[in-house]
Amino acid sequence: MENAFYITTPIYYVNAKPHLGHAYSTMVADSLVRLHQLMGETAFFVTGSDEHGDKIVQAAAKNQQPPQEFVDGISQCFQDLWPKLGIQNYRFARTTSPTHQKLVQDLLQKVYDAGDIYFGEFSGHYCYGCERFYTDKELENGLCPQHLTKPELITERNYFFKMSKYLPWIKEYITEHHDFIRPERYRSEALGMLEAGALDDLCISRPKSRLTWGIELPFDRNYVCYVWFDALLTYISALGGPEAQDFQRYWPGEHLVAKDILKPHAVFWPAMLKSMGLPLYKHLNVHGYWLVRDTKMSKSLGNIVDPLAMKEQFGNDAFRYYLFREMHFGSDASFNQEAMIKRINADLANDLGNLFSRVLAMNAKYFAATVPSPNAKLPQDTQIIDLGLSALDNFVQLFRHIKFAEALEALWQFVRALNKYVDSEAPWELYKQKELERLSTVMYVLLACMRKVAICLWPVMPHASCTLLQQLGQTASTNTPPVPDIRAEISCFGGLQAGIQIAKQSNLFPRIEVAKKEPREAKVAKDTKEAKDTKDTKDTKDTKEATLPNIDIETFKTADLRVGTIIEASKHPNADKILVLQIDFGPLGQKQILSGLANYYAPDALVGRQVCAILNLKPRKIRGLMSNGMVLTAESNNKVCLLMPEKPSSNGAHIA
RNA sequence: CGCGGGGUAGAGCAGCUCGGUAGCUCGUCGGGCUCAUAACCCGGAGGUCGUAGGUUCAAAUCCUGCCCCCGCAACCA
Repeated sequence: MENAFYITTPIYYVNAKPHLGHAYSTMVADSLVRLHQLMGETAFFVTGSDEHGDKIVQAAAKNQQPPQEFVDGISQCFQDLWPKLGIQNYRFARTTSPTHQKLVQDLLQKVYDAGDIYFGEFSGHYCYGCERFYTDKELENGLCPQHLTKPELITERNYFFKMSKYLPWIKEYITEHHDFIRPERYRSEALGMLEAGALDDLCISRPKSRLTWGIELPFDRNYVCYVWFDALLTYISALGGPEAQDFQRYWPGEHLVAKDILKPHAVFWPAMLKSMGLPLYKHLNVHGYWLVRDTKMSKSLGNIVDPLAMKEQFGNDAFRYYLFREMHFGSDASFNQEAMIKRINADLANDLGNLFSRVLAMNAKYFAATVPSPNAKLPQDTQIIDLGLSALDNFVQLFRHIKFAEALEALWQFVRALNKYVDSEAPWELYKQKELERLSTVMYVLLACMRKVAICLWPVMPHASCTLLQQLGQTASTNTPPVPDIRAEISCFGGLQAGIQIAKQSNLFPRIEVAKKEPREAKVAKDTKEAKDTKDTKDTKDTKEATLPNIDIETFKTADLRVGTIIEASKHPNADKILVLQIDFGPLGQKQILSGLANYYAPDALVGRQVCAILNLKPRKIRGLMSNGMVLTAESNNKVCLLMPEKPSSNGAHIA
């Protein structure tokens, strides 16, 4: 069937709970599916969970659960999340499902029979603590970076996929097909990987002595499948396998990934497909990261953005809109609430929401909330209509070519033009002058244009789209496209039936008022629970700093805070951001403290300075060197500065 | 060291493929309107396009060198 659209998100690795990045990928897949439905195609996407491997076993052990129970739990978190984010039209695939496991074995056997898998030897530095191999580059002074022990050089026999055989072909394919990997930057990066010649055959197995949590190789029961032939094949097993009807219908499809898994999708997967004799996917669509405070989101930094919290605070549609509008697909983008509020107010409240509000209110007053019949059009009417039709066309073209921010910008040019049209035609003036014939035309043009805008919004903001369409007297639902084919809407004006009853008012996107300064009492009334709630998602604004619960003086006194003088400062040999400080604490002697100051201070500039430090922190090793305390700093505007006594003090002086 | 991305108005970004008027949103200043959600509409101010060269009639755009930032990458104790 020709009009079928299929896309996949990554099969998320379930060693942790879902965050903004997962949500973004999945929302993008959802919206692309919706767009294609809007173009009259049958469309759906696959998402799921990748549940095998070392890390899962480790995470499960840490949680004191058997692997299956552990992955059931996390996988459920993902499955539960999507409906809450307005996501639908998908199939959820699990790598632990029996059908998937069966298919993996069938296809592995096929590749094995074709002679593309061989049994080979592999030797490397193995750390028993980590239960993994390290490359020379990863080792620090020949030691495991985690355990600081010397890894053992062991030799292991494993199964390898003859990927190198396909590399020249892949390179040629990518070179010749310019939008196979898109945007362009990732195509160059993929070509760079292939250029480097660093790629070899792919190790696809693990001996059961080392890992049992995986799919058994069909040709050797002593081994399980490792990662690639397991996870990537989900894209096919979710369709029921190469023989299935869905596969005939939907494959080849599209893939959607974040930049971290470019290599497996750009190189490994095409090689595997080629070897299995299956057609290549159509496009690999690669997006960037959402950064928080200009750095990557990570658990250790505690800056994970929880999508559900955003939904609850701002509404799912507004949240989605912000994500689509803010990120230029492919580049990294910064997530911050202040920008989100600005964006929501400017675009959704002031431009779109207010347009609906003012037009519906006028129409209620002038025509008792029924759609008037248009009369002869003036040049300015034709102009706005033409502008609208080309905006719609641009929107659809840009959106399907994954330029979401640009697509929305194109649509908003139309929204702003409609506001301008209201001003220049001044319906209130026509009403006063009793020019009802002209007034009818103006109001009809506005309402009909607004309907088209609302239709376009369906892929991005399904609920808002429905509500707006219902206000315009249309039937609409979040899971069925509002029109059979949007291209019919682009080709001609109209589509709104005169005489029907529509809403008297609209207030879909109220402005978010940002309290400049909270009244003191209200702030005090906020208990620590709320501080905790907002902690994960708050931005860097000082005004929204979370407060910590009170502690008593005795607790404070348990910290051994002292003044000391820096005797020596040098860069950490193995860490760019860290300085190694030797600090004199007088009667307490000299101590080595490591601090992440390298970006802010030159080592030489620090020698002789007095600093404040806490000494009774548990000593910790950082990249191989011991740190016996922590230097106190103040952080503002992403800059760090040292705290020092206002007057020179004796080394070892107490701080209280 | 390497590979990749980036440096354009106070902030955030587009434009670069294919050289020819420096563009968008927010902010800011002034004006208009009164239908609307203190919103909307119009106008102004504000930019050596990181830097030094080169090619060209013409460079943000192409070429070369350099500086700075970020990611790949288990480092802000």
